[in-house]
Amino acid sequence: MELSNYSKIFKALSNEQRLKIFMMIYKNCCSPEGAVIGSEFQLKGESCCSVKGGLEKAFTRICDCMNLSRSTVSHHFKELQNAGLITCEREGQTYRCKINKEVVDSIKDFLK
Amino acid sequence: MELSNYSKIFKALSNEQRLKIFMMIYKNCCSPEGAVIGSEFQLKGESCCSVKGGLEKAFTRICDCMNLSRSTVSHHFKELQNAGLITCEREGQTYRCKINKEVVDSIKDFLK
DNA sequence: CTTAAGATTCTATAACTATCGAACTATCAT
DNA sequence: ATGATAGTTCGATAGTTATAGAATCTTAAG
Repeated sequence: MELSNYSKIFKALSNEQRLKIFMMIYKNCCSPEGAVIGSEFQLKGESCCSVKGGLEKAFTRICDCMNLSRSTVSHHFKELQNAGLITCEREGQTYRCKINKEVVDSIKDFLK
Repeated sequence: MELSNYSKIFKALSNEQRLKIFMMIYKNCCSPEGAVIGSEFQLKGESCCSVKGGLEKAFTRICDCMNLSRSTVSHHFKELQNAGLITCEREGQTYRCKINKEVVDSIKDFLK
């Protein structure tokens, strides 16, 4: 991977709101098991983290528990996708997304 | 460490020029041993990487082999320092800098 | 003391980014 | 069809960032 790809990845994670979104997905905070995330990543209201249903409807839930407009959240999702960190797909009204583990691993490799 | 600290670190690495600078230090490209860095990080002219002398005069050498003004390079160094990624000190006319390994490790931990 | 070299600070500018609201598209339920 | 829900795209705006050059400060050498 080229240096510019890494800077792109880091750029995607450089905005705090976007990093928060990424961590919600990464730490699987919305997983069916209701995996707990570190308190520093806990969201206000916990409306997202306490709801069951995996990473489905991720978009809506993240809108609900962050103080951002839909268009802004949409933009952040796109940035994360452009950097290759996540992939998202819509199935009807459900928005599913998941981490691209290879890319995350490449960051760790990069810093080895 | 707080989420905002991580976004700060990622921001520091989000600029390609700055990331290049960081990698030069990180990969120890200017070490007395002349450690080789991956070709994708090789600099034009190689005037930096081929010179002996460790991380001394890092500033000047980086100015020489990157196409950036001194003030810009100074700015980038400051950003890397602010994020806690490196520490720099001047000893006379020599500018020494080194990686803050704990911070780098904390990124890896963060992505564990 | 003077000069040169190394690095910082200040100012300006052009480019980029985060954010919102409005308009739009797509899907689902009734 | 109608209305409600989910997400995207567009345009505007306020704020941030990368960069250069000029002025300044610091240290070393003559």
